[in-house]
Amino acid sequence: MSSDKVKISLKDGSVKEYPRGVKVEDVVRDIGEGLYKASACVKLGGKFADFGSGIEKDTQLVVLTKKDPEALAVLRHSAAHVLAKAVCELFPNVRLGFGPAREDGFHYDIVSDKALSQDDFDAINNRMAEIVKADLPFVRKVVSADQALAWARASGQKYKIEAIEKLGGADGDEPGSADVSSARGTDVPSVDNHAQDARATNEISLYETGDFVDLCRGPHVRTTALIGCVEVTQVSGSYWLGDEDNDKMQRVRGVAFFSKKDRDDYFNMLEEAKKRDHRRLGVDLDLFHFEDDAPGMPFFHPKGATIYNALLDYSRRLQRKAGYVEVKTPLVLSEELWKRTGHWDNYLENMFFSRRLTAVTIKDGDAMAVVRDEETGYTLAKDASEEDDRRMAVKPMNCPGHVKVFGDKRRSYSELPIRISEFGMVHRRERAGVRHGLLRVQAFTQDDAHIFCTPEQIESEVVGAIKLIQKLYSSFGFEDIHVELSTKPEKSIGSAEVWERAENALAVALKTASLDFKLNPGDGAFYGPKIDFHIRDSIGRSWQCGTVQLDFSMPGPDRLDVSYIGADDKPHVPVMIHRAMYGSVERFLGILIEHYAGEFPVWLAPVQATILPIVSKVNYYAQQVAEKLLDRGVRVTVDERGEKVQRKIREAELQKVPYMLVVGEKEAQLGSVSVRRHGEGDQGVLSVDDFLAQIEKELRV
RNA sequence: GCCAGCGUAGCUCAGCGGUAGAGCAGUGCUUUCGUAAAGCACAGGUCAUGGGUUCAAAUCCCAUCGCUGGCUCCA
Repeated sequence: MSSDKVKISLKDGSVKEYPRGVKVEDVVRDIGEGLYKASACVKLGGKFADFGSGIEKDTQLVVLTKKDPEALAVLRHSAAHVLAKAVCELFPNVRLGFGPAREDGFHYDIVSDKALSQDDFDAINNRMAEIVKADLPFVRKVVSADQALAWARASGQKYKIEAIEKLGGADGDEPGSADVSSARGTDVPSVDNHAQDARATNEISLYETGDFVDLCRGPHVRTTALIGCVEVTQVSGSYWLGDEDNDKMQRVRGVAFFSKKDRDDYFNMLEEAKKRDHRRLGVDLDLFHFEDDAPGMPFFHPKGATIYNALLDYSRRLQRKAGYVEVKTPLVLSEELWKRTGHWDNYLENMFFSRRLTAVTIKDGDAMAVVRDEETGYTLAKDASEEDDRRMAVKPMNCPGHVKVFGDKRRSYSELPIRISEFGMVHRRERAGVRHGLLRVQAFTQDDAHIFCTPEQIESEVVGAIKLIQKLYSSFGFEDIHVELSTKPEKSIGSAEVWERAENALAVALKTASLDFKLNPGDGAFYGPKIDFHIRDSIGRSWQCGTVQLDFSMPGPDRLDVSYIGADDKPHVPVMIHRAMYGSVERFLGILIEHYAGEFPVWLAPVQATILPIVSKVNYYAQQVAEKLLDRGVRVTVDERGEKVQRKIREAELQKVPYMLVVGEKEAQLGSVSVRRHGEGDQGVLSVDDFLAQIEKELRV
C-alpha cells in the first residue's frame, strides 16, 4: 500500500486512487464535470464532508445531489447561513445564536436592536435571493479555539463566544453543553453534535460565505446557488439555549428548497393541513366553540357532543371487558385534601380555586367594595369572614377521588387488583399563550383509571394497561405513535429509592410489551414516573395522549393513607397505577378531527345518514324511513326544506355526512332509497332493509 | 409568563382620521324540482372592552381580555 496515495471507493463499487490529501472537489470533478455540477454535498466514510476537505486516508465517497433527501437537511442548514448573512447586512448590531435545520425548514435565533416583523420579510427575502444568485461557495476554515474566540470577539458575537468556550476552549468534559450547529429539539438527524466533534478533534470550524463568517460545524452545500428557493416564513420569540432565564432572542424561521416545485408542494401541503385544522372544522361542522368568558374550555354543540359520547361509549366498552369498574367523584374538594396529596406543593399554579363571596349590597349605585387579601390573593366581600369561607379547589386530577373510593371500606388482598375508572373532568390553569383549540385546553375529561394492586401485580397490570391502550389506538388507525418513559422531576414526592423502583418496574413492563421507548429524564409526574403515548396530528406536531404512571406515594401513610389487609392479616399500602387512554377526550377528539379531516367513520359520525326528499310530497315517506333507521340505532336526519335536491346534497356533502338517502316518488312506491356515499357519489337504489344491513356493519368499531 | 401579529354582521373578509360595506348564512314570499348552490325582497354591527389624543376615531396612542404563530410548560 503506497503511502502517498489514497484509495477512494465510490457508490458504484469502483475504487479510484488519488494523491494523498486530494481535495474532495477535485475528486468529484475527476469523476465527471456533470456530477460536480449536480452535486450538492458529499459524504466521506458515511459522514458529511466539505468540497474543500483533503482526503488523507482510504475512504468511501458518496456524492449527494438535489434528489437525496439527506441533502435537503444540509441545504436548509446552509439556508440558515444565508438568512444570517442577509439579516446581518440589513440590520445593525445583530448577534447570532444558533441556526439549525429543522424538520420542515430552518431557523436562526438572533438578537437585534430591531424587532423584526412581517414587514421586514420582503427585504430579507430579497437580500437572500441576491446572496443565492451571487453563487457564493461555503468555505470551511479550521481554526484553534483561540483563533475562533478572536474572531467572535472582533465581530461582537457574544453568543458565539459563549458557544466556543463551551466547545473547545475548555477541556470541556461536561456533557450536553452547547451544540453549535443545531439547537435543541427538532434537529435533523444527520446533523451531529458539534461539541463532541470539537472536543474529539480539538478543532473549531468557521464557514465563510462571501464576506460573512459564522461559527459552524457544517456541513454545507457546495454553493449558495444550489438553494432554489429560500424565504422567511415567520418570526417568533425564543431564549438563548432554550432557557427562560437566559436572554430573549428572536427566532427567524424559514424554508428552503432545491426547486420551485418542491416549494410549491410544501405550501400546498400546508394549505391542506390548514383545511384539516380542527378549529376550522369545529366551526364548519358545528362541533364546538369557545367563548372569551371561558378561555380554553370548549362548548360542545350537539354534533360535537355526539362524537364525544361515542368515544366515551367505546372506551367504556373496552374497559368493562378488561375488568374495570366505573365511578363518579366530585369536581370540587377541600384545599386541605390537595395539601395532603402533595398537589398544593407541586401543582398549585395549575389549579383553579373557589372563593366564597357573601351577598354584595348596592350602595350609591355601586357594588359594595370588596376587600382584597393581598397575601392569599382572595377577594372577599367585607362581611364575609375567613371562617365562613372553607376553601375549596377544583380538581386538576382524579386520583384523590379514586383513592377515596378505594379507602371507603376495608379491602382484602384477594380483591386486588381493583381497577377504578372514571370519565373525570379536570380543570388545569395554563400559562397564557399555550392554549390551542381542543389540543390544549383548561377543562377536559380524562378517561382516567387508577389500578390498586399488590407489588407482585405491577408488571402484569402495567402490561395490561399498555395493551388496552394499543388496542384502543388501533381502532382509529393510528400508526405514528411513540412512547416515552419519563423519570423523577425536580418537584416530586417520595424517596429516591421508591422512584428508582417505580422507574425500573415501568421499564420492565415496556420490555415485556416489547415497545421501543425514548427516555425522558426529569419529566415524570410529581408522584411517580410515567409512560406516555404520543400521537402526531396532521401537520406533524406530536401530542401526548395516553399515559401509565406508577405511584407508591399517594396511597401511603404520609398522604391519603389507605391500605388493604394482606394474607398475613396485616395492613399494606397498595400500589397505585394511574392510567389514561385517550388522555384528554378533548385532545383526542381534536386529533381525530384532523386525522379524519372531518370525515369520520360511520360509528363516530354525528349524523350517520340524512334523508333528502326530492319533493315535499314524499316528506311523509322520508319520515317513515327515518323512523325505521332510528329504531335500529342509526343517527339520521331528514332535510324537509323546500330546496332543490342538488342543494340538499351539496350541504350534506359539506357537512361530510357518510350516507345521503335521496327519496322521490319512485322510492316511496318501492320502499327503497337511492344511496349516495359522501365523497363517492351515487351508489344506486337499495331497499331500506338492504341499506340497513349495509350501514349496520359500520355502526360499531 | 415571553416575542411578534390579530380582534369590523353567525362565517369569510373589505374599509385604516370625515355619518359602517360585500359574499355566504338568516328571515319572508315565489318555485315542487332526481345526485355539489333556484329567484326576489328584507333584516342584521355601541367596529373585543376601558381609557386617551383630535373639531372628528373602526381607523392614531395606552391598558385589559381573547385569538393566531412561536418560545417555555403540559393531557
